[in-house]
Amino acid sequence: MATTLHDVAILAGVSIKTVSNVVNDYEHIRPATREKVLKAIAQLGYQPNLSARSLRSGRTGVIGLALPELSLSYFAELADAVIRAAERHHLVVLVEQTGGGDRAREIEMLSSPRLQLTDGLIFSPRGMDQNDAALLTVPYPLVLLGERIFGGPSDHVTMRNTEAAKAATKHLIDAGRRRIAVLGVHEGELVGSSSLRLQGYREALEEAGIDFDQRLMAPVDRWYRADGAEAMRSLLASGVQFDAVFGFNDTLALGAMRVLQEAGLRIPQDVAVMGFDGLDETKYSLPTLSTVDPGRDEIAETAVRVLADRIENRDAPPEQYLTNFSVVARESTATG
Amino acid sequence: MATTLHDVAILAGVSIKTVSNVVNDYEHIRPATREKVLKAIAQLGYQPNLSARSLRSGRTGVIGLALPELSLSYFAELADAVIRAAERHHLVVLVEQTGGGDRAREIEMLSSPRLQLTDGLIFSPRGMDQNDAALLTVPYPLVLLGERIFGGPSDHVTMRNTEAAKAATKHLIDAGRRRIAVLGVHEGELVGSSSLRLQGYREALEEAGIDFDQRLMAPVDRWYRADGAEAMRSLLASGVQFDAVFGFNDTLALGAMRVLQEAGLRIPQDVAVMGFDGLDETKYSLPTLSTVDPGRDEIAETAVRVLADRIENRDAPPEQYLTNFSVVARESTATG
DNA sequence: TCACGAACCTACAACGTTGCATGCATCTCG
DNA sequence: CGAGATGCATGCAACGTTGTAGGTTCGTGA
Repeated sequence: MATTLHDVAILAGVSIKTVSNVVNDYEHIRPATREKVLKAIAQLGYQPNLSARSLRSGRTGVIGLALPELSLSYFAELADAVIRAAERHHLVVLVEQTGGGDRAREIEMLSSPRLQLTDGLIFSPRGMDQNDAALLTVPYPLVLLGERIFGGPSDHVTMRNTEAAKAATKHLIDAGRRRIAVLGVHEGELVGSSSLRLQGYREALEEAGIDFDQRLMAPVDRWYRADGAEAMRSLLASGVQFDAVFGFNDTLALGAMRVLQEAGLRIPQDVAVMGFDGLDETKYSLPTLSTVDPGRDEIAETAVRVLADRIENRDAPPEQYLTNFSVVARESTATG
Repeated sequence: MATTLHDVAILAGVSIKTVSNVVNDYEHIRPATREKVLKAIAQLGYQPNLSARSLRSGRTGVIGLALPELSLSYFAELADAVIRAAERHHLVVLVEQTGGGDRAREIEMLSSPRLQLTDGLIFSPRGMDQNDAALLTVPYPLVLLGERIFGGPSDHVTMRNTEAAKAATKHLIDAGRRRIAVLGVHEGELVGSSSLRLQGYREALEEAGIDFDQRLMAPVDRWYRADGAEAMRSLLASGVQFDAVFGFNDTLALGAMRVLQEAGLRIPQDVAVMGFDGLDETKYSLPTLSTVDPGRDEIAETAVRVLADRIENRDAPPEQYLTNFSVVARESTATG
């Protein structure tokens, strides 16, 4: 049914291989021949069969993107950026969802036969952790995203969590705040976004000569909006005084804002609020939310570029890439 | 490098075809043989080469999903649902973004060679319109989503726009509102979400014996949050009286809510607000936003099922599928 | 004029899989 | 007990492409 090189070859009166050469921009082809072939291609509406090409060449031109769930804005925006970046590298993206932190499913996904269609994978884990680093030894190019696993066997693209959290905290301190509550602390965690960001927070306090107060820490397992709301409620109930809140992600901060407003507190006059992630949504909340932009486009572009390089050259040693962040000041931390 | 049927066959001491039969669950295989083969497969970690399989069988097990942009929550949530549904049908999803309503890009996408990797496409246009219906005649299975094109040559899954908008309007009327402003009107549009929803609005008014007032219509081209905000500003500036706002999507409604609150109006006491789309986010706004849930999971499941059927049987005539909606009442339209 | 290399084109053999036809052994039933 | 059916396994060919090697033509310099 679909036309093949063979059909084009017959129509153009050349060999199959010559048509293939034209399609692949081989240089030594007489202009007359090329034109003849191109005309036949146009006439028949020929499109190369990518399955056959893959079988022959071992490349599919497809990369996988495995992330928890697209319904979380952070991952949706990440996927958007990755797909755009992939397009610039002439790659298409097959998106897999691993669910909200299901470790077993993530591990299963890493050896899924579905990946056969793929030249490599960009993987953003949410359930696996540092102890699972060895499981990232897979027989295909892999680029790891996020802060759950460091020092694994694959390339890794991540943001400067500690520095960024430090800058965010400093932004609050510069706005005159001294009692800064923190949402999203994972108690006992040694590696991961939470502990890295907490470290940044502490460094900023220390530099400013502010004492760390354990009572300002709001532990939460998950980082959804409901968790931010709940953490804020218990913080308010505890009676501890604070003049600012630093949410370890935007979603936590937005959930907290809602509770603060319901409680009649004014943002930023009574409590300044700072998020983390640079979600699009933070531009539209009331008040608009100050946040840290982790450089999502840069993360996506880097991840795709590194993966594409890795597909070309599997032997190079794995590297870690850090992206640039920026503090975005908005209404929720405005002064005066 | 990767193991093939051939390797497994040698290890198991059977023919290649027998291994293939085991892999494909062919029924007439002696248990002993099957076991021998399975053991060899496990030992070698054999995974079928999907490119070769596709080449031979003409199926890739991949479906395409083309939508404007994942960074819009509506599409992110749709993609999430489609990927989940596809998984149930043993299909994986290749996501393509066509950008925010770029007609030329959408048309180009429909004949992109990238689709060669795909058994069919689920397509949600945003730039193409009714006049482009003929362009949907493509040589592969296609399922159309949305309300921009009706009566095209392909299967079509869409929601009951008019009925849903009518129900939403009735919900506001039942809450005692009579001056219901509308955000998102596309002037002069004959087919599309906007005109269908407007029609539902008018039907509800008529049934309730309320006169239609052109001054309550806020025309906007795009349906982003900023447009909702802008529309609301001009509505307020116009001085026209209203006690409710119906946003033709949630994003418009959320943008409008922000402006209303900045203007010191209370929701729902002064103005009730109703959205449309059932975005996750509407659960978390302040106040929570009443909306119409278009049955996203049902849309996704139907689209995937119809596409899968269409892949099996290309000759059946195209059909239109309508999903069930529900009105979700929340704080923004609460009474009393 | 001839030798030689470059430019251009082609034939052939894979890549790994599955559909089809076929072969052999075993079973079923009149 | 023979004929046909059934269960199980196999070999071959083909899906459409590209890498390799080789063939032909042409231009150039000796």
